[in-house]
Amino acid sequence: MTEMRDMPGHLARRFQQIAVAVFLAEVEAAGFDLTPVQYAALAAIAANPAIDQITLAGLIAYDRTTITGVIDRLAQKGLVVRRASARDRRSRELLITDEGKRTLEAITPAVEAAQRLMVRGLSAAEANELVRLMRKAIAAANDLSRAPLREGAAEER
Amino acid sequence: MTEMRDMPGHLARRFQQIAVAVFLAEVEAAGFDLTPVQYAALAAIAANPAIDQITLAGLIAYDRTTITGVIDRLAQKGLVVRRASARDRRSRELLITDEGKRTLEAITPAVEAAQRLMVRGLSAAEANELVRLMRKAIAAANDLSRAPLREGAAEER
DNA sequence: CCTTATTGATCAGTATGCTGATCATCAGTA
DNA sequence: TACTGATGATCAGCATACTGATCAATAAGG
Repeated sequence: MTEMRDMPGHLARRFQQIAVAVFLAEVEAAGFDLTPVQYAALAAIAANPAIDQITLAGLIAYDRTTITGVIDRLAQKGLVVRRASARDRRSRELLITDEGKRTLEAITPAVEAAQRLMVRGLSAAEANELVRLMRKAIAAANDLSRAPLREGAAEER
Repeated sequence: MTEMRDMPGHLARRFQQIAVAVFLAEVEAAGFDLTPVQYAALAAIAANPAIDQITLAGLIAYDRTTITGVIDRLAQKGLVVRRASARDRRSRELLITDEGKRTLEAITPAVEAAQRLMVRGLSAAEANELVRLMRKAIAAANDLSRAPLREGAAEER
């Protein structure tokens, strides 16, 4: 493993680099301007109306300081709105707008195409195995990053 | 694959996030202050003395505009030096310093430990398979990113 | 030889990600 | 109730990555 080409860390960076490039290309070809990070946040807000930012960050494993800017840009594009919480005045509730819903629906085919394209060198069985192995490795190392995944109780497997 | 947890792109981001965190933690514990990107560049310069920045970028798949800042920081730490090329006055030759060599040697155990730690949830066979699948997927999609890998002729396999 | 295209390096601008700090607010306890 | 600690959000600062532009220098062509 002395060779760079065999180091998991190097390959992780490279695969992520390609994944982002493929995502952006497919989404732009479909006529949208949304990053992978913005898409994940938008989808999570759609699935969890009135979620607060910290809980959202846990759901998609973002750092809490990163989420602020992501939501800023989604709000500026008119896809989500921030609303003050009645229960806790520190907290902001996040809601998807009608335009956000339309965008999310319209963009989904491009997102799925990107997922296939980034593993186009693999057979379907190999792609499934790659997903399984990444999930397993990630699960065992979840707490090693500052932004671990925090699944909702209903989402356990 | 509608679920985020099964999307290769999401897993790629998450795995990379963990890989970086593990790398930084191991390297810091060993008493050094070097990012994964800086380490890869330093190792590539050590293996290819007097390499220019564009060729270096191709060897480790960095964007040409990213390499400038990375070399800036390596130079500021005294690990590499930039030297004007005699052949082509546009080009800068990169050389590792003695301190760079010492750092590279001393840091290697921590880097290798990090590689093992980021796949600690996998058996050795599974880790090898993950590396194989990532390499295969990356090879097939290499040209889809702005910073493709450009291997030297002697490094083909 | 001179024009044109290409190339190596850098820069401005934008978007993640992180460290560590701050501020307001809330919760638990003496 | 007053104090203490924890929490939600944001900010400043730094390091990747990328888009697109610029500039100097080289290469290729007629």
